[in-house]
Amino acid sequence: MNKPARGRPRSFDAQQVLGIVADCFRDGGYSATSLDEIAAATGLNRPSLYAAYGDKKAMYLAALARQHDAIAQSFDRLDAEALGLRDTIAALFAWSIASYLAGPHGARGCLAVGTASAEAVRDADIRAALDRTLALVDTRIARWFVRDGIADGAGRAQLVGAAIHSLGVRVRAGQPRETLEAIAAQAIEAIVPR
Amino acid sequence: MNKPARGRPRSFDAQQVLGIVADCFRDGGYSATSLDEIAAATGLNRPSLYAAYGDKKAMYLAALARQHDAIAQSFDRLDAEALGLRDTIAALFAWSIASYLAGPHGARGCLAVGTASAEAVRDADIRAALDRTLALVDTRIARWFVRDGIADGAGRAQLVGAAIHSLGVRVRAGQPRETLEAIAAQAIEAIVPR
DNA sequence: TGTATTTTGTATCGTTTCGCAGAAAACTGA
DNA sequence: TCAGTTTTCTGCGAAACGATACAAAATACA
Repeated sequence: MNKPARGRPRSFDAQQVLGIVADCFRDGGYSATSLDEIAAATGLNRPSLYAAYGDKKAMYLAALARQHDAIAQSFDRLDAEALGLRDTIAALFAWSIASYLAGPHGARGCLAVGTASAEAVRDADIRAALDRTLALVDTRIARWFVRDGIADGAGRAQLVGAAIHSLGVRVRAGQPRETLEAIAAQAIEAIVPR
Repeated sequence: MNKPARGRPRSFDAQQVLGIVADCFRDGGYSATSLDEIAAATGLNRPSLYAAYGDKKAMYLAALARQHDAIAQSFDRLDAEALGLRDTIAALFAWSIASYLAGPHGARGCLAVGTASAEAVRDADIRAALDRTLALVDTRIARWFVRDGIADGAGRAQLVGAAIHSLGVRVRAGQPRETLEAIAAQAIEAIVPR
């Protein structure tokens, strides 16, 4: 599987460290997060970071890609649980809120919605990565509505996605868990047919 | 009204220039927008900007406050039109989409949702300003539902607000006008009782 | 044991950034 | 015309930032 590696072995796991990098960017956003900060948080030196991921933007894009994959895996898990439509979407909201409130430094929301939005206008690569993740969420939710034969599943899925985007923004504005949970419950009531 | 002013008069209108400043921040976000950029866009020198608004963060907070006031005025206008509930909310969406797509450099979305989110976690002042604007939108929309005696007006208003937040994010991800309009129409259908 | 290869740590380079000092300019009032 | 006041402009400085060069360290292979 993995070749024994030729020279001096890495002292860290690149995937695990990428999680720390993502948390740094999630805290401060792309521009306001310095490599010194990332180096301090990961315990690595900058040359090690550069060797592992490339420059700062490549690190950020890698963090976005990592989040994208994590979201896809969460959808896979939800699919595997094979709950009813309402329960599935309730579980999606519960997972979203839990992950938005989790992390080493408290409530931080969503890396893509919360930080990529700010850079997306000027940077085409970040914009594409953001849109790709938004589309992933829309289409995976839409499958559930379509599977149940509900009219305009794609449109309803976009509304569920919209509620999730809003949760990501509201968390960063400091709104409390109860507010988020109430919005999720309201969204299910309004969007998902009984 | 205005005293004749004592010394050398300002060569610019502070409110008008603040609009240009806001557009700069809306493009690049807070951290990634330099004062040199703002100086170039406004045609002013940095010392003039500092004298008029204070430091960079004060400029940004002033831009957020300006947007806050503009939003409040738009709600006032919508109130004055005294349309029915559905038409009022449709007009709110139409105004939101129009302003998100407008501007000197094309589609840029919402200053607060699109750029303040990124800084809100680290900066308590920006976080407070963001939450204040989110709350303004929620409460002004809620009034309409309550006025019509609709059950759980505050909750429904938060869903309308959520749809607007999502439009602000999607614009910055590059999604086209048709998508935004379709989401707005779907939101009205799902959230506003007939 | 020795050579090739890769990572690590130190130290630094050049650029960009924010913010300000100080002199010149423009205006009011006497 | 002249003194007082505020703005504008040129230039600067200190700090932070991204990125890299180079030597030491650690491993595989022969």
